[in-house]
Amino acid sequence: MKELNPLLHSQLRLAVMSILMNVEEADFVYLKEKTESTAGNLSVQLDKLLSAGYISVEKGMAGKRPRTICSITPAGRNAFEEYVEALKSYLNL
Amino acid sequence: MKELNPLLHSQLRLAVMSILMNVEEADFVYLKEKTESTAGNLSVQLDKLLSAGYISVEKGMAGKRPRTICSITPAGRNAFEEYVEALKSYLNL
DNA sequence: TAATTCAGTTTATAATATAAACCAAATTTT
DNA sequence: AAAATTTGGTTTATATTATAAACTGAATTA
Repeated sequence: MKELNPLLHSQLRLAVMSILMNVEEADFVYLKEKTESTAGNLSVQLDKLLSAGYISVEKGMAGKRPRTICSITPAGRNAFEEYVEALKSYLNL
Repeated sequence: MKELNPLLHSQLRLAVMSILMNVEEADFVYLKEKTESTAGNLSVQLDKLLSAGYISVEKGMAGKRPRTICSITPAGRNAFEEYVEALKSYLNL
């Protein structure tokens, strides 16, 4: 049986990647709302995806407030697609 | 976003359930080989699936050696199918 | 100016997965 | 016929992971 990339096999990280697969970019607040996660958890998981090179993170300012914008990288896209293929073999799809 | 049943969202438990979805029954040794897991890990995860009521486990003898036979329960089948539906919403399938 | 909110990060804790160590019975080796 | 090895597991300890709680610094409101 194929291995399931443990970095992607996590509900929150998978949710983030799933969102980022479908949009150009998404900011911290949006991801937090969509995934219904706490800020702390999201922050940690984004760091892991960043360290893996699966997403890129731009920390800037929107007016006077901080704004963190995330987007998926080609490596992330690739990993996600491989993960989906591997999962299919478990799900009978 | 839908919740992913944490009992099924684990590589080894999912692998076991995936196998049991497709066969009448499977014994410990077979599951261990197919999933390439250690006996200890498999034993622990089978216990969890048993406690959840997702599988049934019959401990008997095959000739002179112990033999543990597992099969999926209706509740397990149900949970697996719901898990697959939930996952689909993450994977764009 | 003191309390509140916003957008996060850091750190501590709880939960989980995994392997190492163990056990009893059967089998093989010397 | 002991002694060592294998088989089919279980129990327990450890490493990893996920999660929330506590914190920070700047902006906003009361």
